[in-house]
Amino acid sequence: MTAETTDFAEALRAAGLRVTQQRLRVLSILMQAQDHPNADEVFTRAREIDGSVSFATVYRTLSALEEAGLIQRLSFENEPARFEVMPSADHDHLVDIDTGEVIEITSDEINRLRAELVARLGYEIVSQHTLIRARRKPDA
Amino acid sequence: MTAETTDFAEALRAAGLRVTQQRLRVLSILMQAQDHPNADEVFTRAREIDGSVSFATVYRTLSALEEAGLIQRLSFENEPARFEVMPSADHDHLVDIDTGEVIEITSDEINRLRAELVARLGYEIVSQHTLIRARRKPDA
DNA sequence: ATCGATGCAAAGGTTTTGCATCAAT
DNA sequence: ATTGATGCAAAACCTTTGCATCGAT
Repeated sequence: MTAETTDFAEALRAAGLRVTQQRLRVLSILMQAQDHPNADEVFTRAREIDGSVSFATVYRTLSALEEAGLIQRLSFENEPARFEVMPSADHDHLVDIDTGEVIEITSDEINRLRAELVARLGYEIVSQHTLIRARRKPDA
Repeated sequence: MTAETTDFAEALRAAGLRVTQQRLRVLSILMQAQDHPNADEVFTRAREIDGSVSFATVYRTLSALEEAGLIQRLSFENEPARFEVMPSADHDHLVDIDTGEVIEITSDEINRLRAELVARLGYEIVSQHTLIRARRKPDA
C-alpha cells in the first residue's frame, strides 16, 4: 500500500467506513482527476483498473464518500452530477458553454458578502455553489 | 383573451413561437406561481385547467420557453429541475434544508464582483446561479 | 464469525423522442 | 395548405435498490 492509499484508508476509517478496494479506487481516481468526472466517467476509469467494479458500487461509493465529507457532488444544469474531492476552500465553477471546460473560481469577498446576506435573513449557510455559464470574450 | 394572455402571446410571437393554448397555460401557471414548480407540478396545474395537456408538451414547452428566454430553469441538487418566469434581475436561491422553502436573494454587489472576476478570466457571463443550502439560525 | 460492502439485474424517477394527428399560421 | 405543435406511448437516461454473495473487521 502506497503512502497515498494509506492516507485514503485513514480518511475512510475516520468516517466509519470499511476500507475496500473499490473505495480506494474511486477516491484515488477523483484525487488524480484534472477534470470533474461524473459517475459514468468514474466508473469507466475504475473499470480500466479493476474489471470487476460495478456501476452500483460506484454510485453507492460516491454517495458514501459525499456523506462522509470526503468528496463533493456538483449539480450542473441538465447533466449528470459531477464529483470532486472536497476542496479546502469554498469555490465556484465557470463552465465554458462552447467547450464544456470547467474552471474553478474563488472569491473570498463574495463568500463573505453571501454569508452576511444569509445571516441577515436569519440563516446559516450549510453549503453553497455558484454555477456560471460563460463564453470566451471575442476581443480578449 | 385577457390583457395578460395578450402579453404572453406577444412574447411568444416575438420569440418566433406559435401561440398555442398549452403555451399560454404553462406561462400563465408560472407567472401566477408563488413557488418554483417542477415539470410535474406544472403538468398537474395545467391538467386542472385543461384535461388534455400532455406530459410531453409540458416538457417541450418548458424547454422552448427557456430557449426563448421567457422562463428560467433552476437546477437544484438531486431533484428535478424547477422553473420560474425570467426574473428582471439576476437573483439566487436559498433553500431551507429543513423545510424545503426556497427564498430568492439578490445582491448587486455580488453580481458586480462576479462579473469582474469572470471578465478578468477573459469570459462573459451568459447566465449564473447560486444555490445556497442553509438552516435557520437557532438563536435568530 | 459478523455484518457491512459488493455485483448483478431489475426497477425507479425524470426527461426525451418517434410518429400520426391536430391546429396556428 | 403548410408546417410547427400536440398527444400518446415507448424509449432513453441517470440513479437507486433487492438480494445473494463476498470480504473487511
